[in-house]
Amino acid sequence: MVSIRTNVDPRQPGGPGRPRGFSPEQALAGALELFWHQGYEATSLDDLMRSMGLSKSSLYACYGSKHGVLMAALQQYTDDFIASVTPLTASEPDPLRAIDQVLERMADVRGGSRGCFFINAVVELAPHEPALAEFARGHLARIEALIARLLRQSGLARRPARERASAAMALVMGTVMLRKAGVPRARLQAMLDQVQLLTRAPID
Amino acid sequence: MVSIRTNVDPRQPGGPGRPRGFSPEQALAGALELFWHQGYEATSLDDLMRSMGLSKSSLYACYGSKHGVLMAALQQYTDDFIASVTPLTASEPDPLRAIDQVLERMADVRGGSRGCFFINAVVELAPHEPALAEFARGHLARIEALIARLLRQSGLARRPARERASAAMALVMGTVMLRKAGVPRARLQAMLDQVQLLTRAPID
DNA sequence: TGAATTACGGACTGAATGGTCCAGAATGGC
DNA sequence: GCCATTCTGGACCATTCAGTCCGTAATTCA
Repeated sequence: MVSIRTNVDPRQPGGPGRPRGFSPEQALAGALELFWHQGYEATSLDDLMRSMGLSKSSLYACYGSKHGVLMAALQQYTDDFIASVTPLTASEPDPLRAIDQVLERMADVRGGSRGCFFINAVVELAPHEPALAEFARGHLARIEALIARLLRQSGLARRPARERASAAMALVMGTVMLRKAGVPRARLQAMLDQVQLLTRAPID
Repeated sequence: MVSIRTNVDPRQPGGPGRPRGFSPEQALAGALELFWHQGYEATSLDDLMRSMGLSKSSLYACYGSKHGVLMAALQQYTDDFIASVTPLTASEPDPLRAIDQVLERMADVRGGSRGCFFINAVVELAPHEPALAEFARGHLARIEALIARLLRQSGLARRPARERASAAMALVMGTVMLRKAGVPRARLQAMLDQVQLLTRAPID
């Protein structure tokens, strides 16, 4: 699992010196909001400072750069997603229904036309940033593995399970992108319903 | 069909005045290349002038703005795609195999990690630009209709045909995005192979 | 050839960019 | 209370941004 280094915790809480006047996580939430809406390039440092409630020097001391803020926000976003989706796999006894819930959560991404922050970041930046691309592949692999495991629990062999899991994920991500073009909710739902052809088809 | 207005042809070829020293289409091809690689915001006017081989005043006289260049490039890109994919539906007698070819062409998008210019533009700009979003929906609808028609030709009823066509398109677009994260070719192909579950499944 | 029209290069603009730096304030340990 | 340490606001920086404008060159038509 690829992690991202920042100076979010550069000192001991009991150490000397003036303590931080802000919560790094909370500031990151503000940055996430902005990056999510506007994208990376379209977001200026002034916007960022305002939405994070930080002065420029605090921002740089904590995150190193505008890019560092983005990576930290991305880390927080993906961690939150995994954390929110993992318990679903335990609470739902039917593995196929558990998959439905996981995919539904992926597809939803808290409504609106801003789509999914992870996807946005990959599309805008991954081709030029190997580190971000590698991080993204790690996140994708975790989701794939989670779905594939559920598919195997439902009785599917190892072989088609992984491929079908990936395909289901790709389908959902496709619909997330279509939402950004304003495709109506009902049409998106109709596409998402077709995922069952992937998860429930016999091996033929 | 939504179209995009520019001054690409502001005069008659036989009219008075000095004729253009460049081909608007060829210049647009240079712009497309750059936007495709870097995205809209990350591309500066200087980059653009260089890759289009145009001076700033010629660029503005012809396309109105940086944004005008993007829209014209997008129009050309989508037109090219439709033009390249339409004949496939006529030359291949088996409609299901025709769909395979259309989707393959969508998924390929001339290799590399830059993905699909249309998708890139939608993800980066559509949420903030209703005109672009509307144009995008029009393009998507054309592709959907094309695939759905082939599905009906293969004997599928109208009802599931459209939904399955949309879902297949979404799946392919999802894999295009995954390519930007550097997911290996073989994995992408394995996902794309699953499309057949959508196009060839019985109505159940 | 002269008039009308258009294309073009490049100087110019004001604003905004990401990032650095420093002086002073705040804090904890002793 | 004093010192070391750290935080923070804002001044400052060179660069770059998208876009405007004008003088000149090129071309066609009459």
